[in-house]
Amino acid sequence: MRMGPTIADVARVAGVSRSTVSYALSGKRSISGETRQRIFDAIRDLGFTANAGARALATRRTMVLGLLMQFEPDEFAPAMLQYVMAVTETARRKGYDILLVTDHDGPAALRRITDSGMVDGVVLLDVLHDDPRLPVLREAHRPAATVGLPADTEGLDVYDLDFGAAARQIVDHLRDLGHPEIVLITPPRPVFSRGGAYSWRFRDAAVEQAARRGVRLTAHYGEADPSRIPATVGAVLDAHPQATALIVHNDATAAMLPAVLGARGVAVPGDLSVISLYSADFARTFSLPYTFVESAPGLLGRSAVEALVHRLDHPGGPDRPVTRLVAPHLIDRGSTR
Amino acid sequence: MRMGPTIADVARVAGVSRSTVSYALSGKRSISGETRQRIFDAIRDLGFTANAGARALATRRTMVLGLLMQFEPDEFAPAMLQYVMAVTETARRKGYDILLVTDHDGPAALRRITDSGMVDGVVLLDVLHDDPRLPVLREAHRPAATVGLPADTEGLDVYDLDFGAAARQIVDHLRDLGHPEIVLITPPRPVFSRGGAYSWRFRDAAVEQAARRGVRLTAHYGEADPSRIPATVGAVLDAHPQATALIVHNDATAAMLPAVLGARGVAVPGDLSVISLYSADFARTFSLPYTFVESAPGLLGRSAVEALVHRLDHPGGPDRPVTRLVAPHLIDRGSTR
DNA sequence: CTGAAAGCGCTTACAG
DNA sequence: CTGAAAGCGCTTACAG
Repeated sequence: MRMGPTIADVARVAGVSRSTVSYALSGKRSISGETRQRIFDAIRDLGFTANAGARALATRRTMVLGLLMQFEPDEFAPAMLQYVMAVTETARRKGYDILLVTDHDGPAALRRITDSGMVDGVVLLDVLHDDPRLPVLREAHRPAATVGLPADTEGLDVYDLDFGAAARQIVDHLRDLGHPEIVLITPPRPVFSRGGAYSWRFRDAAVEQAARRGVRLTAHYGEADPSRIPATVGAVLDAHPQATALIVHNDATAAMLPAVLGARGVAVPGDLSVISLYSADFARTFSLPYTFVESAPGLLGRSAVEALVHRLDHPGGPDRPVTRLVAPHLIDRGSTR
Repeated sequence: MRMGPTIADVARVAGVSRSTVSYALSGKRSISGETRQRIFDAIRDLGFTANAGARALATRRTMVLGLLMQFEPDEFAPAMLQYVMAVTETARRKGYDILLVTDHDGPAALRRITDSGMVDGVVLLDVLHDDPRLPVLREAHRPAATVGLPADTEGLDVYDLDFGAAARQIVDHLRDLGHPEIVLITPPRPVFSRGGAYSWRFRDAAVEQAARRGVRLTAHYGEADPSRIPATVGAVLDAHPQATALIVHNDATAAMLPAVLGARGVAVPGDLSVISLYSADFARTFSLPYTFVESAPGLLGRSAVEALVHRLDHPGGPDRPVTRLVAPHLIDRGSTR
């Protein structure tokens, strides 16, 4: 708790002024070789590190980004982690630290960390169609990037998977293989009702594309309660004995699917073609053998941070806020036929 | 990015001095009712929030805790999340924010956030027997709490499950049911070799207790690569045809066990008794039906933060650093017989 | 190439 | 009960 050396200590030891030390540190003006040497010797000898708070006060930059997320009981937490990893990793590479905010009251938390100047900008995860954090964000006048597509993208750098295109690609893939009837398991109903737009963007596009291509497709809500997943999947399959293909747009269901289908004695793709939507990392963690569209958490998290940092590093720059929907990429693992 | 109002603005509007506003905010001296009212009216009207950096500079307290963790490829990331949730949630409840640090170079990252005064204290997750972050921590002179038991606990508040007691309880449980031969799947070998002490604390205690109780017990390393888990579990069971009980001390293996055993046609507990070590949350997320010892990430994360905050709030207090090994608690789900 | 000084926005002894 | 002023540790125009 004892304070470390300050820039004044360095200045004294090096026999220069504080400003010279500061400039040596920032490189914002040239320092004679010999002076430079004395300064850095002193820094090393004293073990000096600039105080972040004092620097932030003087520069109005904290070099910290806020990462706002919530662990919703109906979201599959393990999948969230990949966004967190991508965001923190990219931020560090760009010289920023991450303030992790998981408060249940997202708007209040956002106001707190922006108004108090704790962060230079924020990344919002899991943005809802009509996200209550966005009005707060607009008042905060801080750069922000989101993962997830809100209704109003004004002033935000927005990154998300193109869920509509993903659904169409998946339906086309199954149609081209000749499947006449398909069952879709969507995210749990609460995800729809609270405004998780990815849920209906995928489902609605799948339904439309199926109609267009002359395929029968029925959508069913996935279970929020993991223990009910086996029964629900079973019920869905029982209800559609003619269905030869299953689309899973729900991480929790996907993670359990090998066990569930195994228990039912359903062979993939012999008895049933299966295709899903998740990340390669997710597939690896749970050894999921299914053909899937990459949900790209790494790319999305990284892009969001890079856009945010670019904006922070070029304040008042000419760049308009951007909304980028990442094109889906289907990885064929042979689970469809 | 436009700065918000400062304490000087509030003082002007309320017609008082800056110090009076500050004292009204902190409550550190009494303010007359009328003055108080004018101050809080001004605060509300202006939408004032104190600047965190300036406050930190003046008070030498940032109200931020560092959370140091790493996502090791051989750790099952979903299980880490529960510690993160417990830590952030508890910190917020105590008025602290969390700086999430996942740098691969843990010691350097720790030095950076402590020397620069970004955090008041740190929580270390997944502490190794001979953790390279600890020497840095000792030089940093900042309070710290860990989850995980290092060899040298000097100066640290340490929280961990009593893995030895857990192993003994599990072996006793199986022995009391009459199982003569038991197989144990441990964490992957790299966890042992890099010093994840929980791995051998559990294994060694299990081996000893089995010997003491006259049970045959063989330990096998779990797989770091999820895709190899089914084969490895299969090989282990094949190698011990007489074994009637399986202890799983590896999250990745536990998560896949229903699918793996299902595929082999092994009924639990009919053909095989299964008992594991994980959290109730983990069991819920993956619908694991096995009897288990609670690994208590919520309790451990919460306790670590509470100890740390207590120390920060009582600097120079009389409390000696504490090492607390949480007693295991077995939840019988009927998967042993 | 370098220094003295003001300023960032708070808190807190010191005085009254 | 309240205020003027010093100080926290930096950065950066301003001057030389």
